[in-house]
Amino acid sequence: MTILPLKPTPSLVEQVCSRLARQLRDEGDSGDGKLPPERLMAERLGVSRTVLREATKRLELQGLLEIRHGSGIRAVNRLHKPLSGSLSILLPELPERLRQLSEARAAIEPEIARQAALKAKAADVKQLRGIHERLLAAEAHDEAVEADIDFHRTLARIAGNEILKLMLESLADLGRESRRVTIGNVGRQRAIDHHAAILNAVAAHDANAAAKAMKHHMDEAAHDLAAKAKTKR
Amino acid sequence: MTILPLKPTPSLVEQVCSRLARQLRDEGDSGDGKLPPERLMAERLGVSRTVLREATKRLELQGLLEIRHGSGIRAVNRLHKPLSGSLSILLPELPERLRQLSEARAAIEPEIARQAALKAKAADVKQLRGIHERLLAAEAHDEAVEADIDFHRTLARIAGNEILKLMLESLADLGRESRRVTIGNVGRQRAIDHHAAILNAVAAHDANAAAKAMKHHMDEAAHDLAAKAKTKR
DNA sequence: ATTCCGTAATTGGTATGACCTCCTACCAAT
DNA sequence: ATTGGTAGGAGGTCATACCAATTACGGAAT
Repeated sequence: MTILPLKPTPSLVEQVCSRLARQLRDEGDSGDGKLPPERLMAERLGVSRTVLREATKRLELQGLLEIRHGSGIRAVNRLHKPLSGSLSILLPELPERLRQLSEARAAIEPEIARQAALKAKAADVKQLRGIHERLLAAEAHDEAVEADIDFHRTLARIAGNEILKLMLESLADLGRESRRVTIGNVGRQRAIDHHAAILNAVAAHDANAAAKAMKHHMDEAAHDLAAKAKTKR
Repeated sequence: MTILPLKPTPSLVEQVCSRLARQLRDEGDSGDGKLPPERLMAERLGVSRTVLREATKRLELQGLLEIRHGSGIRAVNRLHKPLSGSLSILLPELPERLRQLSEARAAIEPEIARQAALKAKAADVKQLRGIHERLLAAEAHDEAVEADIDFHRTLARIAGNEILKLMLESLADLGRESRRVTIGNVGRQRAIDHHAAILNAVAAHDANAAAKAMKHHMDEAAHDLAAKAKTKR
């Protein structure tokens, strides 16, 4: 006879995790997203505070919760860069990591641009234009960087693929440093030109042109990065 | 006078996390990877067992550790799909998720193939051939699926980009279902042809051809998937 | 001597309760 | 109205005890 599989009892922490996660997803954005204090939640769930804490810690790592000392626990709608933690462990430090980073971005950004071109509504194009204006008008370095990040993030939203968007967010978190280089005094004008080309392609719903323009943007950024690394040496 | 910002102290859990992570990374695969029991580790680090536990739990989630009740804690080399947890929460269920999934794979797989073609050594090509043979010889459905997954995973290793590899692993975890479709009785011969084309391009170090072949592979898989979804309806 | 089984030791899992640190809001003094 | 202090709430850490799963060891049966 074949023996019964006999459910492998999930640990309490896992049970609490999945239950909270499900509840969070179902609840959605209704309410302020504030959760009861740990002690109360633990009591309601019928587990110790220890378990409840390990569960919330885990959900925080996955980007579902935001735990702030002194304040409390809040649900946060958008997932947070689940890759960045693993990556900072995986790759020792800067030189090689930046190279792989730009390679990864070069893979997904063109696809995002392509999908965005296919799906962009008039309002989306308008929003992109607004962000582009901000880049043109930016005086401080940081403003330009933020506008650049916003541009890419918005494209990801328009593309309507949560997975690609999540990946991009994860990479952007690690990539601010490299972008500081790209948008530097040297490359800023080029970045503006590239963005304009992408913008036009998206506005025209020309998917191939958008992907190509974005690819070009990525390649030049990678080139600048390599050059920078060389002069540094 | 301007007041100094005074660095924000990272929490104890974070400190323990990064310290353990660094030590694990430095140690590498030397030794059996077995760690001291929780109580001992906590004492050595000078923290409570609670903190030590929250830290190990976190590292386990990131795939650096394996915690087994009664046995102990062991280091495990390969990181685990940090995306899958977030995604299963993020996207309710199958139909739309599979579409986004194949879109994401279509973005990164060609880039992996491209890099693999550039960097493949003779031994790498040989290994790929071996895996391809397994796909040809596979009789059971599961064997074919596993060989397919292995093919892509090996390409990722050859490409030498940890970030892309990590992303692929994350997606593959969620994609077994869709691949069961792709490698089904219908698409199996095509999958073999595609793999052969990719293999040849990699062996010839023809990056563009490899990327193109992989793109084609992805597009057809997506097409099959869409067709399957339609008949299901 | 080998195999099998039960018991004990090891080790992670959970539960409490206490104390510390940080954040917020409220209130009083200026 | 602004400033500064103060009390309560809430997460962070700790120490201890007990529960549960796994492994290791030793004795009994073969």
